[in-house]
Amino acid sequence: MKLLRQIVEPRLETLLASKGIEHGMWASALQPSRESDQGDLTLPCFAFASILRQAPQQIADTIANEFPELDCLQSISAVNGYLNFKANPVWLAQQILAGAVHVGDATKNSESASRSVLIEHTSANPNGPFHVGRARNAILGDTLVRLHRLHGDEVRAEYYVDDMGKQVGVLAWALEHLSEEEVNSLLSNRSKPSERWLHKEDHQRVRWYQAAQILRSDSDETKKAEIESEIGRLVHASEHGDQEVLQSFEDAYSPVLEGMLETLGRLGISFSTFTKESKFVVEGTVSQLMETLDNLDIAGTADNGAGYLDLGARGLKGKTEFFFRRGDGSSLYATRDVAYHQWKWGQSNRLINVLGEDHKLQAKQVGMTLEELGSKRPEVLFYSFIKLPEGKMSTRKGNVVFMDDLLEEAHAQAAVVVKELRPDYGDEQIAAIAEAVGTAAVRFNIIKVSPEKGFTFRWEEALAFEAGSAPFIMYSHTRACSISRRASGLDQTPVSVPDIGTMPSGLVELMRLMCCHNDVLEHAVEQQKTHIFALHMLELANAYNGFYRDCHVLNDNLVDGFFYEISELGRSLLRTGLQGLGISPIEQM
RNA sequence: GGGCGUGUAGCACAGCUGGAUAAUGCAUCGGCCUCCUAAGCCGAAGAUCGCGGGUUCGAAUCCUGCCGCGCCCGCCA
Repeated sequence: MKLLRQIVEPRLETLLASKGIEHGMWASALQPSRESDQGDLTLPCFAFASILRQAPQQIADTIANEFPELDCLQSISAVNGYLNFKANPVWLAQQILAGAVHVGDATKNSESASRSVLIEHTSANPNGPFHVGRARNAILGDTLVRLHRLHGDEVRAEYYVDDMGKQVGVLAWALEHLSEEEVNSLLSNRSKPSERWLHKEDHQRVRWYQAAQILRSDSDETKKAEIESEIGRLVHASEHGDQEVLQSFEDAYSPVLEGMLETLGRLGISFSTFTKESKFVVEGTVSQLMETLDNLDIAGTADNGAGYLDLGARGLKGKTEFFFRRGDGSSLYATRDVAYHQWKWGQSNRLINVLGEDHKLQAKQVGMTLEELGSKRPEVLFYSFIKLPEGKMSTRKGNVVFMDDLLEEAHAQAAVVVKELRPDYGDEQIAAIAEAVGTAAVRFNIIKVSPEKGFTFRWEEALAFEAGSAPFIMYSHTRACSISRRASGLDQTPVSVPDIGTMPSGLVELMRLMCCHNDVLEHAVEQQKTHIFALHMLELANAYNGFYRDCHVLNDNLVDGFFYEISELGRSLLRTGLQGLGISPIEQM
């Protein structure tokens, strides 16, 4: 709790300095209490024992006794060698009424000024519909974007379009060479595409891609060689900036990308800018880069003329050669990525990438190369892949859960629940609530776990609507909205902070969490840990429910002024927090 | 084989810049709708923190050796 810390820390510094203990040795030890009934801030005194030659408990006792009395503190206690500072609920209430908890712009609560951030996420190959495996990137990335914005940062959300690789090459080749009949016959033993998505090009064109992949692996050798050489010619041409080929690629993938973006839009995910990979080839920055790399002292050349950097000389373990140029002189994906990052550093002074764990080595190589060139490394948020209970997902093999299907299913299941719980709602209202709840449940299911953890997608978990899920938070918000609606126009008692003895636990707990709200947001944004904020939102909702239980805002058509203020702040924090998680803060459900 | 990550109640998951009785949800068992929406609230039970060593006043957290799982180790993207 920063609010409290700002007051307590300087006093503590003076007091401890008089005993010969410097600020530096305990500043990081002063932290939020683990048990909330013990206090709000805790200082372990064990480390002082050897300096003062006293038992930790004795030291804690002494400090507790000598610490000045402050309005902000309800109590200072010394337990088992820990010094616990407990905030005075009356003071918390006064802080809240005075507007100390800023909603929607935590930077007002922090010394760090507003910064500009460029967050690149998703950047999926536009070769087929979005599936759940890819979704972790998009949901994680978009949540990061939203939380940074909530924090007050200026954020640019960027999608790097892979418009010249083999994947797009295969798609373009297939669209040109395969008829619908051929595709259907090649895919005849696979499950038919859903009728529902006939209008979406991503679902249509992926079949050409899959059919081509079958031909590439199952044809006879002559046919295989013929296909490979044709695709190779296209890819090669694209890598040399051939405008005609690049245009044919774009014609092939654009409708797919559009379909993918439509799906993402349903999840509330959108981008500020799209940057095409080919840009750096066409503009010549990649070839300039390769020349520069050639002149580095760790550069080497293979027998066939291929260029590489010996990153082992800079401490990279395992495979030490990082190839940036093929024998034929063309660039590689990673080379273009280096050029892309150099360009990105010209766009923003903080770069964050969201990448799958399979990109770890590549990201390291790119990062080291950037440093070799005098640039900085971007910050990277890695995540583990989402698996199905049956195994890994793959667009090529076709064993995927499409995001479109998941969202339909989420909507349908949510609709069943709404209908059951609110039989008086009309169809339109049910549909609107089901859409918000369904998409929220899907997002939250992914956001609430830490990204490096392996994740197995299970329907029953994604669509759980109980405590610990997005609808739990949404529900608390609707309670606050309901109170807000009912209170408007009614008479109100004067807003005054109640006596400390009359404050129920539900009220105190909520006020405490409110006063930590922006601390948590700042922490989440600085550490790129979206799940910390997601879990905090669950706690906030839980605390609001406790307040709702203990404190009645409305009593016989008279509004309690103070409770109303608390409820309204709760409503704002819940609303903006939900938006920060990409969840639609509906007012009724 | 090498590199990176991960292993916490039946299941899922938080805590990991060392600190108090390891937090939370699901499932299980019990209680609460004449009272602002019960998608809620209150309570009970459930954990050799993968296994073995080490460092420390103190280890789920740091070091080390095993074991399981995941990802990577292309002049692919």
